[in-house]
Amino acid sequence: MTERRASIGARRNPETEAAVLDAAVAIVEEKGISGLSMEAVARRARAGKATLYRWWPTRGALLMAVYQRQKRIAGYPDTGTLEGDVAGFLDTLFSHWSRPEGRLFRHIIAAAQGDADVAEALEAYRQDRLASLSELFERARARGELSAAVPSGDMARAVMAMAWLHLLVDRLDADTAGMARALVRGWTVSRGAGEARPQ
Amino acid sequence: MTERRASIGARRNPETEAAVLDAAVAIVEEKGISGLSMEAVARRARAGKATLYRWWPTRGALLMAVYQRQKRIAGYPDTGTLEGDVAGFLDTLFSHWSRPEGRLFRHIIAAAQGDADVAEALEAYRQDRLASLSELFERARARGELSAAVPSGDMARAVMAMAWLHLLVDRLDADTAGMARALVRGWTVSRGAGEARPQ
Amino acid sequence: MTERRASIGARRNPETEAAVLDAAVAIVEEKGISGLSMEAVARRARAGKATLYRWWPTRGALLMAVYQRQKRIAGYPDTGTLEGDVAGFLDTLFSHWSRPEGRLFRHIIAAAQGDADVAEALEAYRQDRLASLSELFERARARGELSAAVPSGDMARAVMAMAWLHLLVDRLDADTAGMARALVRGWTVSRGAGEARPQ
Amino acid sequence: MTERRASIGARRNPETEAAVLDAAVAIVEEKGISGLSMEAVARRARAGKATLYRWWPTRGALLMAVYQRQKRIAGYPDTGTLEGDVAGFLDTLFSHWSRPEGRLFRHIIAAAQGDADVAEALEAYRQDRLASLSELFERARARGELSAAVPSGDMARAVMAMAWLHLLVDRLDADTAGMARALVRGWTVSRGAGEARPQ
DNA sequence: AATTAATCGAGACGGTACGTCGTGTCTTAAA
DNA sequence: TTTAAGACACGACGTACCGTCTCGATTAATT
Repeated sequence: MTERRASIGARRNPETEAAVLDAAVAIVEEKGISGLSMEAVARRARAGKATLYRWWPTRGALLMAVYQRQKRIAGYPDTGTLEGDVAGFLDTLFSHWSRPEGRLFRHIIAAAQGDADVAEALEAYRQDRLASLSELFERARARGELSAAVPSGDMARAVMAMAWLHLLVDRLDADTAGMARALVRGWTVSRGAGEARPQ
Repeated sequence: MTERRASIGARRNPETEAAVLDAAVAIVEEKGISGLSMEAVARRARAGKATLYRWWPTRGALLMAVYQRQKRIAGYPDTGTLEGDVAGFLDTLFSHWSRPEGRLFRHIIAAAQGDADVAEALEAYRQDRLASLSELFERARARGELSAAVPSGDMARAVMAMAWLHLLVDRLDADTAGMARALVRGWTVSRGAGEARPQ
Repeated sequence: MTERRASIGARRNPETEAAVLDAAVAIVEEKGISGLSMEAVARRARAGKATLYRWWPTRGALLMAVYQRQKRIAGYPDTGTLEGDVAGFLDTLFSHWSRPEGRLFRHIIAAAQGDADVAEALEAYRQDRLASLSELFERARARGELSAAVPSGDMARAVMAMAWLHLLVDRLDADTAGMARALVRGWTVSRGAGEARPQ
Repeated sequence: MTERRASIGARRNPETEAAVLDAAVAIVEEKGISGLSMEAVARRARAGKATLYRWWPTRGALLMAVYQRQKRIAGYPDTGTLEGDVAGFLDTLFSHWSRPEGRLFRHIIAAAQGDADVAEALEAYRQDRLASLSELFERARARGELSAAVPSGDMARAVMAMAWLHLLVDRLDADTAGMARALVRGWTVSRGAGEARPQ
C-alpha cells in the first residue's frame, strides 16, 4: 500500500495525494476520528509532514478532501409522489452516511463548529446539496402535487434539517417513511387531511 | 474569582466548582472554544488539574456542566396559534443560543460526535427538551387547531431539527417566522391552503 | 492484614505504626523502591496520609524506620584469625543485605544523597556500625595478630567501604574471602608476605 | 545561553545538546539536585520536553551526560612511591568531586540504585576508571615496590571503595594521606612494618 | 547538457496539552 | 487528641501532536 514515492519534479505527485487520502480513511476506520492526526496520516502514508501541510493546511481541509473525493450521489429516486421521493432521498442519504466514508460527514460538521475554513467549505457544499434537493420539490410542484404555500427552499431546508439531526444524534436507523410523512403531509394538496390516524 | 481555596475536608468544595465553571465561561468568551483546554481552565481557576478531572472527566463533561448551570428557559410564549407559538419558541431559543453561555451548545453537539459520554449526556438533555417542546403541540391539539395526522413527537422533532441546523451553520439570524410557517402550515387544519403565495 | 483501626485516644496507635511499616516493606518487595510513595503506603496500610506525615515526615524517615525495626545483627563470628573474621563479617553483612528488608539499605544511602535528614540518620547509624566493626580489629590487636601500624578505625573504614561499594554496584555475590585477603594481608604480622601468588 | 534554536533538519542539533547540558549544570548549581527535573531543564534550556526525552530518556541519562561532558582527568601524579601515588590520586579525585560538575557523581550513584539504565552506564564508567587506577599499581609492581600477594584489581577496588565511601557520606575533606597509608602500608614490601605508631 | 526550482520522505525542533501521580496541607466526623 | 478518609493546589511525569524548519534526493522544465 505504501511503496516508496519520491518527487516527480516540480509538481504535485498524485500518488502521494492518493496515499494520503487512503491513509486518512484507513485511520478513521481503525481508530476513529480521534486517531486522525496529521502526524498519524503522514506516518501511515509514508509522507513527509511538510507535504501534508503544503496541500491540506488543516485537519478540516483534509477531512473535506476525503469526503469530497467520493463521487456525488448521482440522483434521487423518482417515485411519482413527493412523500415517496422524500422518503427515498432520506433512505439514500442515510445509507450513504452509514458507509465508511460517509461516516466522516458528522465529523466535518463538528469540525466546522470551531474552524472557519471548514465552515466555509461545508456551507458551500450544503448550498449545493440544498439546490439539488430543491429540484425534488420543483418536480412535485410541476406535477401540481404541491399546495404552493411554502417555498421549495424552505421545504428542502426542513428535510435537510431532519436528516442532519438524525445524523448528529446517531439515529440513522430511524423511520424515514415516518419522517417523510410528518414533513410532507401538510405541504401537499389535501387528500386525506381528514382521515388522519391520531397517535 | 481566583482567591486561594483549599480542601474543606473529604468532600467537594462548591467554591471550587463555581470557580472552575466561571473560568470556563470566561475563557470561551475571551479566546473562543479552541482556547478551552482543561489545562487553561485549571490555570485560570487556580485549580489543580486533578480536581478538574475528578469532577469533569472530559472536556465535554465540563462543557455540559457549564451549559446546564444556567437555569432552564422557563417557558415558551403562548400566542394562541401554533404558528405563533413555534415562531416564539424559535425566537426564544435563537436569542438564548446567541448569548455567551448559549454559544456553547453548538460545541457540545460537536464534542458529542467524537465522545460517547458527551453524546449520552446530550441525548438525555435533548429528550428532555423534546418533551417540553411537544407540550406546545399538545396545547394546539387541545385547541382543535391540529389536523391529527402527525404525531406531536414528529412535529417537535422537525422543529428541533430546523433549530439545530440553523445553529450549526451559524444562521441564528434567519427568519424564524418563515420557518414556523413552512413547518406548521401543513399540520394545521386548512384555513387558507389555497391562498398560498407561490415563489 | 488491614482491619479497621481507629484512634486509641490521644496517643500513638502502635497497630497503625506496624501496619505502615509492614505496608512499606510489602510495597518495596512488590513494586521496588520507586513504588514506595507516601500515598501508596497510606493506601495499602489503610492509614490517613496525615497520620503518616505526623510520624514519618519524609520518605527517608520512613525508610530508616523500616530498616531499623529489624533487630541488629547480634554479633560477628570469631574465627580466631582476622582474615577469617573479616570474611565472616562480609558474608554476614552481604547475606543480610540480600534479604528483603536488607535490600532497603542501598536506597537509604541513595536517599541520603539528597536529603539531609536521612544523611544525618544514616551517619549516626554508620558510626555505630563502625564502632562495632572496630572491635573486631581490637580483638586481633589483643591477640598480637596485628602489626600496629594502622589505626583500627582506618581498617574498619576500609572494610566498610569495600562492603558499601559492592552493595552499591550490585555485586553482593562477589568473593568475600578474596576481599578479606586483599585488605587484611598487609595489616597482619608478616607470615607469608614472600609466598605471594601473583595474579 | 537561550537564543532561539530550531531544527537543522532530520538530525541532532548540537546547539540544543549544549543548551540542555548547560541548563542542567546551572540548575544543579542554583537549586541543588532536587531542582533538577526534566521539566525544569527543558524550561531553562528553552527546549521541548520531547527533545529532552529523545536524547536523554531518563534523568539519570542526563546526569551521566553532564558528568561525562567534562574531559577526563588527564592522569594521576607519579610521586615515585605507591603511597604517594594513592594519596595523590585521592586528592585529585576529591577535589574533582568538590567542583560543581563533580558534585553530580554522588547523585549518579544514587540514581543508579533505582534505575537499571543508569546502573549500567555507571558500571561501564566504573570499570573504565578501575582499569585506569590499576595502572598505578602495575607501575609500583614494576618498580618492585609491591609484595605481589594481592592482585592489582583488588587493590584498585579497595582504593575506589574508600573514595566512594567518603563521597557518599560527605567527607571529602578527610585525610587522604591517612587513607593511603592505611591501605597501602600492607601491600608494600615491609620497610618499616615494625616501627608503626600504635593508636 | 547543465542549471534551476519545486517536490518528495524524513525527522528534529520549540511548544502546548494531555491525563496520571505524588506531594504536603487541610477539614471532617468518629472514636 | 488521634484516627481514616479524601479533597485541595501544585507541579512533574512521559507521551502525542502541533506547525515549522532543514536536509539530501529526485525529477521536470528552463536555459
